[in-house]
Amino acid sequence: MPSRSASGTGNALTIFMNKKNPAHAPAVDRALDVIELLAASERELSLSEILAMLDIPRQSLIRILNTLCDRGIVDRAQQRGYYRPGMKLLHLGNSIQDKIKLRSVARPYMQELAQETHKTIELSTLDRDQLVLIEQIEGTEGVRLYTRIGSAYPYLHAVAVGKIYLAHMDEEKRHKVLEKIGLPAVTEYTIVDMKELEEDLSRVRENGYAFEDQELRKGVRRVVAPIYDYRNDLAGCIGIAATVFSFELKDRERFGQMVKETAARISSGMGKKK
Amino acid sequence: MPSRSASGTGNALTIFMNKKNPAHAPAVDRALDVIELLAASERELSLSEILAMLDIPRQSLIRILNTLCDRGIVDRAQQRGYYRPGMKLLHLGNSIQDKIKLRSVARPYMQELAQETHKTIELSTLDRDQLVLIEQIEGTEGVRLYTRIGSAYPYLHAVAVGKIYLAHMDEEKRHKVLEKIGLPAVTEYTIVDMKELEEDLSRVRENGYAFEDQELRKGVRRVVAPIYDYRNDLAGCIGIAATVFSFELKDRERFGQMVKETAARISSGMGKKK
DNA sequence: CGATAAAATACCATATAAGATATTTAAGTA
DNA sequence: TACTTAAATATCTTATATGGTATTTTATCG
Repeated sequence: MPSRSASGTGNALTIFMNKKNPAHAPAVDRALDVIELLAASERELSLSEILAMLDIPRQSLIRILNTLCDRGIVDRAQQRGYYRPGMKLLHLGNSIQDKIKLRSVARPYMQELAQETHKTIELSTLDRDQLVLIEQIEGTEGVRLYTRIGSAYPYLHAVAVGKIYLAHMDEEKRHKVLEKIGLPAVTEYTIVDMKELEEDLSRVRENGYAFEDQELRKGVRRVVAPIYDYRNDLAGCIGIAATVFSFELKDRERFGQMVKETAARISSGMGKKK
Repeated sequence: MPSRSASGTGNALTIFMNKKNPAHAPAVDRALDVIELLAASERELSLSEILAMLDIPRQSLIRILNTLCDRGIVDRAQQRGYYRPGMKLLHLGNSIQDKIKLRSVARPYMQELAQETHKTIELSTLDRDQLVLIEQIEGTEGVRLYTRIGSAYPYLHAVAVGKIYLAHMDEEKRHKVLEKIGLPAVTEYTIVDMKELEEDLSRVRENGYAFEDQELRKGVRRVVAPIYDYRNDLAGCIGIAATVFSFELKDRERFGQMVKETAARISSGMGKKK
């Protein structure tokens, strides 16, 4: 995944909804800025660093940090004046009911698939027009192919998971979504032609799985299959990802069948009726 | 775990630090109240329900909800006027660096232990005087012994993990901590006598693992061993938990050795030098 | 150990966000 | 289609949280 969204937290539309929404609570917006900043940062940040990056008046920032620290959202680090994300976030993050259900149902199957293939196994879903990685089991290759759990990604056309979702939308919705983001070339392999994409989507529907060949990141391939819930709604996707060295083109169909098979079993686990 | 803390989010001290801290940002406190309320609730909540539970003026609440929704922290549900935790929380929850490191290092070993024992395997740590469950692999018994990942628990004396931490503290700190919370009887088996507890802690130091016999919940036993990081600091604990039916007293030593063994390997993975 | 720099606390005037009131929109029901 | 209920938006005044400025605390370094 390209570094520009690697920080992950970024909603693609954040750029547009610039500040100062009259129907907002400004202090809360600021607090969220602080939290996201700390979450995105690899290391702990000092008061003055935060101050420099966010243009919040010193006194207000201190008040916000006090609040967040007392609530466990943010932690004061060893060194006085340094801050980092707090454990409470872990707890809150684990309260997203339905996604968590998918995760717990899927995990054992993912584990199995990982042991069979020795590849990276990914569980993803769509949330507010963004693809989100819910769970991941890293393969033996040691390459981290995706960003961290929870990161969102807006370019549906460049990812196998996105193709699954696009293939499931009715035409109207699909066009609306694609118009909003366009078909930017993430790599030189990304599909940037609408007709070509539609053809690919037909193939997805035919095969029952989606294939992604270095379209998101050079050197990385993926196959992904849809998971359905008890009402036969698309609940998420499970996929196999690997570098071109261990995932050759001839493996495509074989891996495709494997994810399909696994996805079907997870769907059963989610209560899908046959 | 008794239901009073099952909602989990509750810092044991929340009761005391009642509202209106002058050094706080009130709007942020309110927003956090909303988030925690939604996170603790099983189902989606309507505006008026939140209103009733939190005594925030209607207009202010709407502003806060608007902010949280636009930021992805909260989601508007299908039904207009209903709210639930948003996916952004998942992402933020996965940004707690060091804990996440422990988790990713430990996971494969936990998996192994789970396959060997068919019991529930738990990874926990101490954070701000509270025990926190970081990761869990549910055993075949299907009984959920602990609350969800991220929940915090203050009664160190009633849990094997807590005993590990108590055993590692110097006397002064230990007394301070225990005084603060006391030795309340969580079940009829909970150790409520100081001398008895100290004896148990000595045993923990001797054995290298802690044992918990229905002290937190009737019918449940645990063995837990400490994990150390590269500076030989206590980084967390791994444990086996099961009901008395599948975890008999005669299994204690055998399971104890197993967690010790696994904990040692995780410690190596965390960079502990021998 | 004294000097320096940064964080945390304290105080207070004022800009501003909060909250009461009223209006519009939406959903559910008869 | 009209009726009912609740949510969302809009408007405006005042209380209040904000953000200056100054002070105290804490840590670091020569």
